[in-house]
Amino acid sequence: MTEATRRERLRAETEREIRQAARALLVESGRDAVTLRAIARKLGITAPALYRYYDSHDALLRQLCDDICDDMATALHEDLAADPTAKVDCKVRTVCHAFRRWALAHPQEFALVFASPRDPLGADQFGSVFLRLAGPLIASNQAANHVDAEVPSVLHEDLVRFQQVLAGAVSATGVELDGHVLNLGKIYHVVQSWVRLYGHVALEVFGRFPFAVTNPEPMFDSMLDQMLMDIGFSEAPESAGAPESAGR
Amino acid sequence: MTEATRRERLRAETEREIRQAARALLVESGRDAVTLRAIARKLGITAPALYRYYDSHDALLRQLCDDICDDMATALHEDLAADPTAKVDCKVRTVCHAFRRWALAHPQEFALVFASPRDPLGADQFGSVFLRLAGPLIASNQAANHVDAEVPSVLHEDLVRFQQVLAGAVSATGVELDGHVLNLGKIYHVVQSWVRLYGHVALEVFGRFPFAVTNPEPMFDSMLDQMLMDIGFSEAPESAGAPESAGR
DNA sequence: GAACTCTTGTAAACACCGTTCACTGAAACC
DNA sequence: GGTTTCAGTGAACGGTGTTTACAAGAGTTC
Repeated sequence: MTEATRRERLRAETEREIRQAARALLVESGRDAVTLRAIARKLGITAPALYRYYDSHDALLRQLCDDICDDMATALHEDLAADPTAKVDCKVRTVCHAFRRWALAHPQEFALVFASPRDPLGADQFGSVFLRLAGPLIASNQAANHVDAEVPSVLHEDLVRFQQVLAGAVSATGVELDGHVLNLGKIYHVVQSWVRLYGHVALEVFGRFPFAVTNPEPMFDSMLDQMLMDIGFSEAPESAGAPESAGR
Repeated sequence: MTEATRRERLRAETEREIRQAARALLVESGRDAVTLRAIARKLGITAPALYRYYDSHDALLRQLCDDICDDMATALHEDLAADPTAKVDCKVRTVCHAFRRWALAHPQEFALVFASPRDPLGADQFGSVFLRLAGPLIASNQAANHVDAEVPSVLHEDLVRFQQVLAGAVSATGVELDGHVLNLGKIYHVVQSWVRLYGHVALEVFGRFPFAVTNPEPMFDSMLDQMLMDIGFSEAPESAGAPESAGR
């Protein structure tokens, strides 16, 4: 079984240490501190040795991005697995909260993976991670009644492609859905939800709300309530910042 | 009148050239290319000379951020001034489109100003620039009927502060509004709109939609329509990607 | 066991970076 | 005319990514 030779084991161990050191530097001191020489220093080796493991500084950062996304995926899955019997709308709420919590707890990672314009770093990793989880949940909501006609026809082609991705993610979980439930209108709302969710989380992580928000959580909850209503889940159940009686 | 001495004029001119060179480097080759030595090279001087103008590389980047925001503000104002007689909902639409267009045309600038976690760079410059323009427009919509009760009470305090900022921006334009129109419910929807607008634009600029979008414009238009409806503007007038009749 | 290759590391060097410091020379001031 | 002010220089320091030539151990082959 363990056909890894001694050399292979050592190499794997060193690579693990490299990733670990890079991650620690990122978390402690930000992106600019993730230096080949700093990593090498942590391992007690010299910088050029790292070229035996990665082609360039850039390649190492790319690997770091992948690791980060894997970690986030794990975190989201764990939060979701905590209550497997929950109703689907609760699950959506859970995974949205989990995304926000993870981002706030890992601002440097979030910034690294997300915010570099169009370069190969990150591509769309967060979107993929999150939507492969939340997308099927949202889309599987039998109650919602969005129809394809709401969607601008120009978008049909793109959405159909995304529909296939989501369908794959759904069937990977073992659940079976007929194509009727996973219609284009719903897919479209999944994307719209991602826009709002990402907008809020990015603004919060980067501290870029247009005014000082002393406690952004109720704002997030409120946005989430609205979002869930918009995508066809019934009236929001649990609500943190309870609004005082309706009326208009 | 021209009490600027010869030396002062030369200094001002050099500083202008520094900013110009920095901006050119950013646009051509990205944030990492904006180095003191590269700037100095463009001006035909040596790097230490730049310390006569800026305390550090960081201070220079901060100045660059300010310049960028000023430019964006100018661009938005110009787009809005093109049709001063337009109805308020058209103006909102115009300024939202202008924000997207500017961001897409200046991805490096957008990334620099926006995407650095919490550091003093940028603070919330884009939000300020945009919302000082669009906020009053949205908030001045007499037709909308949001009430404070919709807003989670925890947010009242923060929103009141933002309300004052917007009120200041409104009165700066000469228009008079009674407090009734600029109520908290509307302020809240202004913020929610900013979340969606920013979410879409950032995802598009950074190329981070969860699937390949061949033409994001109709998606933006569609989001904008929905957003304007949500904040109480009547049915969207102009609509790019006409949906084919209702039915399912 | 000797000879060989393959792999992992080193040391030195290159070009670049931000920053500091002692300095020059010209403009501005009295 | 003498003095001060100040933009700009050149050299230096410690940092960076990357390349190159080289050493030394691990694994393999005969």
